[in-house]
Amino acid sequence: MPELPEVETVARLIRPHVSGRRVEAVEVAWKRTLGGITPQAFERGLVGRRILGVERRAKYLVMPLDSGAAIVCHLRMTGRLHAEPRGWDAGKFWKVRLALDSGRDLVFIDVRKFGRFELVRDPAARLAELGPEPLSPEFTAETLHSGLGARSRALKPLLLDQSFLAGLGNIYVDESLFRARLHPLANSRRVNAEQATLLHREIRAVLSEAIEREGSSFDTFYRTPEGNPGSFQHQFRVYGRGGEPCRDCGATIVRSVVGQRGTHTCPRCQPRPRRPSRRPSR
DNA sequence: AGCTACTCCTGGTAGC
DNA sequence: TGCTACCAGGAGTAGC
Repeated sequence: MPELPEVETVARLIRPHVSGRRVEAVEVAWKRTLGGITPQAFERGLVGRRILGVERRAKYLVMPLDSGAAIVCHLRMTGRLHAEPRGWDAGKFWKVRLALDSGRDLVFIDVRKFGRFELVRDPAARLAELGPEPLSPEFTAETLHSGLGARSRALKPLLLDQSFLAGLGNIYVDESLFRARLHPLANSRRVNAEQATLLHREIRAVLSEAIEREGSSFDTFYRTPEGNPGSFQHQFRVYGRGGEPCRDCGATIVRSVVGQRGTHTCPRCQPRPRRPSRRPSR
């Protein structure tokens, strides 16, 4: 599922085809992708407008328009964006298509229909609830430590909370926690400064390495806009490796469920901080 | 405040 | 082969 590195890859690859282009026509195949406005209003706000650029904020793609509004797109689970020559066969799952004045179409494809391709009048307001960008200078070991200490939550759900830190999803949280040797259920308030510094470093390292490898592809879904899979899945240390040996210590990677999410940990590298009280010891 | 459950979706897969 | 049941999960929301 696209997280920050995958969205960054999409932004980089479609930018040359989309930046500066004018929208000539709009087609909508699934209204709910628009997030509430009618296809008529969507079309009125887009046709004739110029797309000024392609940016990424957290897991959102933001395409500001010369009107002051912006396209705000979230790929969610299975969304894909392509900028292809007109007439390109987008298959049967395309949801929104913008004809650009370059002769290319910007096409949003989404099998599971969770994704959004919205026209937003005030993009800053729309994205105001998002927390810091993990790769920005504003995100420091100190701000992470103080943020963790200000809450009392299990680490994994907190790191998935986009208002706390914006851009991580299930895969990169599991990988970051493993590399920082922290358990997903550890209480955020108990993370000390040294652990926070390590977690901060590993979050940034995992994301940077994944961007270098154009994201992670392990099923039929995520592909770059050029149609290629990413390659960071080969670097996974725990995600999707339940039952396999830990590459660091050889212990068997455990798959569990935390906050309704599949969760992967090494029981030796990431020991639980306390015994689970609901499970009586034999 | 923080948790759990539920919703939205459907291709892929396991089991029979 | 063809059927059914279940799974994956980001984000929003409701309820406790």
